[in-house]
Amino acid sequence: MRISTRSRYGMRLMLALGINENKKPVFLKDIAQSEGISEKYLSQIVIPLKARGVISSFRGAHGGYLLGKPASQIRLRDIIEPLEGDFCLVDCVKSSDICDKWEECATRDIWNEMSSLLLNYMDEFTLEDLIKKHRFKH
Amino acid sequence: MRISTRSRYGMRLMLALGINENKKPVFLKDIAQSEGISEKYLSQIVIPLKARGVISSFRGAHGGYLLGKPASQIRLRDIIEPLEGDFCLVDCVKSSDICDKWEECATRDIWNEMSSLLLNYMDEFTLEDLIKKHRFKH
DNA sequence: TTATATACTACTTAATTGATAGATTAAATT
DNA sequence: AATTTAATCTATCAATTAAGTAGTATATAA
Repeated sequence: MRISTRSRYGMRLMLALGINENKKPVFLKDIAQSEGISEKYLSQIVIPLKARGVISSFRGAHGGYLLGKPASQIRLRDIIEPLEGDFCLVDCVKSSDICDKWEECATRDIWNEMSSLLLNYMDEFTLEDLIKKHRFKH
Repeated sequence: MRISTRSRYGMRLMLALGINENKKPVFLKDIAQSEGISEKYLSQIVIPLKARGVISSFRGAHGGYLLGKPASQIRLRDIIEPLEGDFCLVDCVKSSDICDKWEECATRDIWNEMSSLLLNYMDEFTLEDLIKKHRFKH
């Protein structure tokens, strides 16, 4: 069970935008190059993040990307969820129509609790925390 | 990011073996039928669980399967890990040769911590706990 | 109006998932 | 000893998903 590269690249992208001291928008080309990621692939990843509001963009010459809101208001969940699709370990956590043993199933509780562990973490941890972690390492 | 059906089926299989009051081995056929899972598919899932020691088997007529050890000594990790492969959200959590920014990468810490949350849960929670949960519901 | 960079759409390739099918082996029963 | 039973082994397959490419359209600054 692995996180998709979309989420991993997306996280690195958001960190790159977050540590951008400049108020000038950053070119995707530059992030792609410095992170060693395909620019075309990154340009697809950006879309759902923009839809979620954590990224804002500017088209045309001198365009680029900025954080859509302060890093302290961006939860990891806001980054991972749009890229990973709705985040739960099994489908029956979300809807009960899939399985006729939904009510009585003890194993569902397990997957449910494990999903919650991750969701809680992603809700509490913000991009600002990630940036601090990064600065501490550098 | 979903748990594979292998793990889900494996968990239900282990619970079925766990609530088997009889000391007689259980036929895979019967579990497959009552759980609505392909017997052939289940027979593949059983192999890595047996290798891990959480299942013991008996061939031939009146054969079948039993728990390999007391349910209290079977951690969820012993069920999920053999079926899911080594359990971590990104490869760079395990080995550092994949990425040349291993040391300095702050995002890796995120995936690392999320992986640990799940592993800790799976280490603490046992099949016995799952069985209790099941009995409570029935 | 030209250069630049984002936005959109379609396609491709490889890997993984979730099975199915059939032959083989071991043990108990007849 | 022959037969039945059920686990074990090996191979294959179809569908889906993941990961990435390619090309066009659009908006904006100079």
